[in-house]
Amino acid sequence: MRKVPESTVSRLSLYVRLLGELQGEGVATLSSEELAQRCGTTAAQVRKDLSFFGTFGKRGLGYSVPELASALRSILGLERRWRVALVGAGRIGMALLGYQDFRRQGFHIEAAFDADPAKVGQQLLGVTVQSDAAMDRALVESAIDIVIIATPGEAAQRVVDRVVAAGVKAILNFAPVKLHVPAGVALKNVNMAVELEALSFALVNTNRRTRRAPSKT
Amino acid sequence: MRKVPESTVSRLSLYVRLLGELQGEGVATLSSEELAQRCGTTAAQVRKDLSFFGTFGKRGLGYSVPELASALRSILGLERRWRVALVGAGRIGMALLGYQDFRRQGFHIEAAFDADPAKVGQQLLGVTVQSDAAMDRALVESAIDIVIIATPGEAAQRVVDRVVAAGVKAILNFAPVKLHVPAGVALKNVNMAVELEALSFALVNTNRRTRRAPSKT
DNA sequence: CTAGGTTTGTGAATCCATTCACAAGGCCCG
DNA sequence: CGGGCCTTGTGAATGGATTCACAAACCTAG
Repeated sequence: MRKVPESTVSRLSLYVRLLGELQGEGVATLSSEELAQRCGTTAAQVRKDLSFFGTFGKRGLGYSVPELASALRSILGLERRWRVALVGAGRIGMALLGYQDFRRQGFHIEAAFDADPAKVGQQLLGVTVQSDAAMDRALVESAIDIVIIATPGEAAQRVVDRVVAAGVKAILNFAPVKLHVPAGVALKNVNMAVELEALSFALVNTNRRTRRAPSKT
Repeated sequence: MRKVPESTVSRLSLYVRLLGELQGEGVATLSSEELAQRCGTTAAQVRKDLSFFGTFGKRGLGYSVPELASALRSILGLERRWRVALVGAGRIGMALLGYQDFRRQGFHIEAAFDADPAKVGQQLLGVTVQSDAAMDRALVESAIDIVIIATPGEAAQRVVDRVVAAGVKAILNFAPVKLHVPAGVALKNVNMAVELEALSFALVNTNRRTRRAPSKT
């Protein structure tokens, strides 16, 4: 298998989600063109993305919705149940803990940790926040696959080092810092501040171009 | 000014954040190499990024931390105060509303809306959740610059259309769907599900390569 | 069973971002 | 004041991802 671009993987997620909806609606078949339009890309891109993994369509006809959905779920590893742990039970952490959609996709948050003793013992949807000190052992014992970092920025790298030492191979980082992990550990970032600042940049730029009137007096 | 890649803008955000910290620590100067290492990129990349906007360093010496910080803040439009509204006051919405870091960066959430009457009237940090029906007028009257969409996926596109109609030019989307906006409106997505699924993909792939023992027994 | 109309799968071409490599510029020390 | 050392800024080269374009495959209808 050739090396798969990250952007392709992201798009596969979108495809899967759409296909799931269509499957619910009983749609039997769709073309790369339709799939592309509904996911905000091009037909050629869709076909190229899929071509990394095999051939799924019928020429002249398109793709079978249930078949493609199932194939993509398998490629992305979504048939499996993933054991997830959350580190940092602040506002974001607790919001994630309550976010039922993850569970529906097979990502089960099974443990949560926080360094603040006041947070320890809090409970949400069956998960009790444990002390930071308990983390290293618990990660191993619960065979955690994925750790979500939702700590303050200062604490994040230290947590990551411990998480990696515990053998975890995938980390999702919400802290607004760039983290370093050894090769073989997958790291993804969700950085809301970066996105907001990109919007800010876009606003000051398009204003310059479109010369909009100042918003008030 | 040449066209600036989006990836450059994202990195500028990281640079600004780091420079702010260094400025707090009283660091006077740093090289592209140092900046690069601390932000997980390369020196050449840093210099290329900056070169889109002008020349900020002194050869042989590096960059003045306060000067570069200030220049980048200006480029990103972070000196300005942005008026932000939140649509959808569920778990994620409320978490964002409570997230003080945004305000510190100049992004002030000044209004919140939700279609659920039970949510209307809830209050957090001085912002009261208003009814969905009040949104269209309030966006205009409060001169909102940026709208954060934190609704369920099904509702998101309809909300976006109304937001665009109200003249808002920048949208940050947390709903797990691909949204369509007309040209001239900036749209950024934060899609946690996509990132999690990318991790899932990485796990099933590296497992195949590294042939790790099954996690139990 | 053949012709016409579709749509896929994929090399080739294009476009865009990153990396390289080096001349130009600036500081420091003697 | 001049030589050595360091770091920037930037064209050129590289490397990846996207788009193009078309042959191959499949369906339907007659």
